[in-house]
Amino acid sequence: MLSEEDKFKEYLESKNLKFTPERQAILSRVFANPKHFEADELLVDLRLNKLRISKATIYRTLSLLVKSGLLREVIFGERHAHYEQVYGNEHHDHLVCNNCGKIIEFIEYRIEKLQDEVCRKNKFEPESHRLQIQGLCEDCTKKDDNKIKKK
Amino acid sequence: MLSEEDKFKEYLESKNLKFTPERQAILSRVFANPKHFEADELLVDLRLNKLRISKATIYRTLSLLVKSGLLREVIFGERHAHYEQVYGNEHHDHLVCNNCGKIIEFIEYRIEKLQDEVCRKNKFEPESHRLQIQGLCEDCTKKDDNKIKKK
DNA sequence: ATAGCTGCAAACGATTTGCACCCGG
DNA sequence: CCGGGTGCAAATCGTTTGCAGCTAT
Repeated sequence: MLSEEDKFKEYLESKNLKFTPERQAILSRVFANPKHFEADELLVDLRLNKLRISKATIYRTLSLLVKSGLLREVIFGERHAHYEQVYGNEHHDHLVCNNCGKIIEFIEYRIEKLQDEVCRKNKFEPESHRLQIQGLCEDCTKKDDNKIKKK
Repeated sequence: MLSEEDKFKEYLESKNLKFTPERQAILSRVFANPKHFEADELLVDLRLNKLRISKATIYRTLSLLVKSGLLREVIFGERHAHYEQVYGNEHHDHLVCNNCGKIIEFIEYRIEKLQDEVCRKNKFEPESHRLQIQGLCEDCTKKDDNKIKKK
């Protein structure tokens, strides 16, 4: 399998776009540790690593990373996007704790299979899907009588 | 089963809130025809029915309708919310066409059951979930060679 | 009477864009 | 060399809020 960088270069070339130092820096920080993140967190992470890149460029590059298939947007229901790596990772879905915000990933092939079946029945050609279950994680179920704190 | 209006009144009373003409008007238009809509469309629909209600009030009321369990937010991945009725409707999920925007609803109990199983395995207490599959609907698959038009 | 409402306009917050200058291929 | 890239600041756009004057209960 190609490295993330090669995969990205491949995409950029195919679109006649350039592999700039800014894009290189963003790519490397995004793949430095595998975790969900949002645009602002990436900005902070870059700053911590002495990389001053403008917000505009961050947004423009994230969009390219999504188009190239290296990232995907996840966890909506807030008014800003979250991202996670896709390249080289198995597809998974999310349990999102409404109290502490914890995110548990899970893989369930039988659900995927049923989704395919639904698509077939509706003659629908799937490209991607997104399943998330909101609720309370184990820890938060225990302190259930606490008020739900809004982040 | 209570009417939507009674259900809403019940909720408002329980929270010491008032059933105003504006809230009544919004409620009735929202339940006038069962379809997905967004805040702006509701505003237009109200205007067409000679009901001048400010955007602020619309947003405030939609939020109450969601809290009262009469509506839910669906179809994210855009930067604005869509709503649909829940009260009296069976839970369902969505196929969203990336080309024409058409939305097909489906109900698949086996998926719901597997979700419960996933939650049990993770000791997670589910409150709600959201599943959507993006892709191309039957019609758009046929004219597949057309460029994807961005709305 | 008095919480709670409403409309208006200003504030917000994430994201996008216009622009003048810069640089990778 | 030149088409695409970058930072900056201003612009968008859906949504939220402060405020002053209303109104349901």
